[in-house]
Amino acid sequence: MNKTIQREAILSELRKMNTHPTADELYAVLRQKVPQISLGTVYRNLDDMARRGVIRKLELTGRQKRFDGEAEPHHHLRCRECDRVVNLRSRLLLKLDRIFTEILPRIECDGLYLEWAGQCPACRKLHDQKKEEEDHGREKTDREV
Amino acid sequence: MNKTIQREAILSELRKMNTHPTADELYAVLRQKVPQISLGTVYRNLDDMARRGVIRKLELTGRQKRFDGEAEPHHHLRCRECDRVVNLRSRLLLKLDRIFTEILPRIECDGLYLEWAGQCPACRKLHDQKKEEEDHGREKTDREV
DNA sequence: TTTATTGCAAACCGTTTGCATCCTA
DNA sequence: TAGGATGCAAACGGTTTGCAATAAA
Repeated sequence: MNKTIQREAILSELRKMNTHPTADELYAVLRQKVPQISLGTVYRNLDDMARRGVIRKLELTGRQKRFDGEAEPHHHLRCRECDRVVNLRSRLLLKLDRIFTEILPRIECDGLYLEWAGQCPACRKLHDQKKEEEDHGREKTDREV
Repeated sequence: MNKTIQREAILSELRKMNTHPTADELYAVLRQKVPQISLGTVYRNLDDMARRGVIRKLELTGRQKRFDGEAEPHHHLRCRECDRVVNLRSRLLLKLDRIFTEILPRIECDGLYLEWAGQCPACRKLHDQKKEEEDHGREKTDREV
């Protein structure tokens, strides 16, 4: 595994993004830094790095695979509206992970793939705004978050 | 949604199978009963029925989608060796489902996709046999399950 | 007779691959 | 200078779609 400009750019750009990009989204960004890079190279390197555990390939719901520069396991939410994937962090989920660790051997499994479903913060905000506009007749109220 | 021979055959054949077939696996079986059926029809109907909640589309790991005649949620194990998907039932998993129900609203999610990973019973058996053959020099022992 | 559904084949789209060229060690 | 990595373009495989023909209500 030689050191190449392409390989380094792929990893560093992916690490800068927190959007869990698809291969072609990452490719679009990369072309601005390494114009001659090809999509094949992006795919080859992403696969390699995922196999080595340097990055993570998210292959759950949806037609396109998504890639995550953060290799340590953590939870993801897929937005039902815009299909974006965002990270989820919560004490509840840490607790859940402990339960998984306990259950896995007892049901003779060695791993699991899990994806949460719902609304991402951006879509939630949009939705809330829209609702507020619809309520324009009534008096405006502050909203708790 | 008219009643057609194709639609009925698709549902009834899927319900007979416990293998969570891919569209083309189901298509192969269907052609023996309804020779003129086309793959497009199979896809269209599977999608329809999944959207109506009559069956379930499993869209997690793996390139091909798999379909499940049983619509009620239950747990699946994907075999790391043969890629088969088998059902998992266990009191532990019922307990886990209760935890999910409790957690979901608290992390503002409305659903989840979960797939367990491991070895299916068939591959495990094969593996055990192979191991036993390798141990042919030693005395044979009964094995607990 | 109107509308839904089918079969067929082509299109689609994300991903993989073969190969000649180029680069890195 | 040998082996690995790249760019390009074609192939691949699963799925979707347009359309004319057919079947159901």
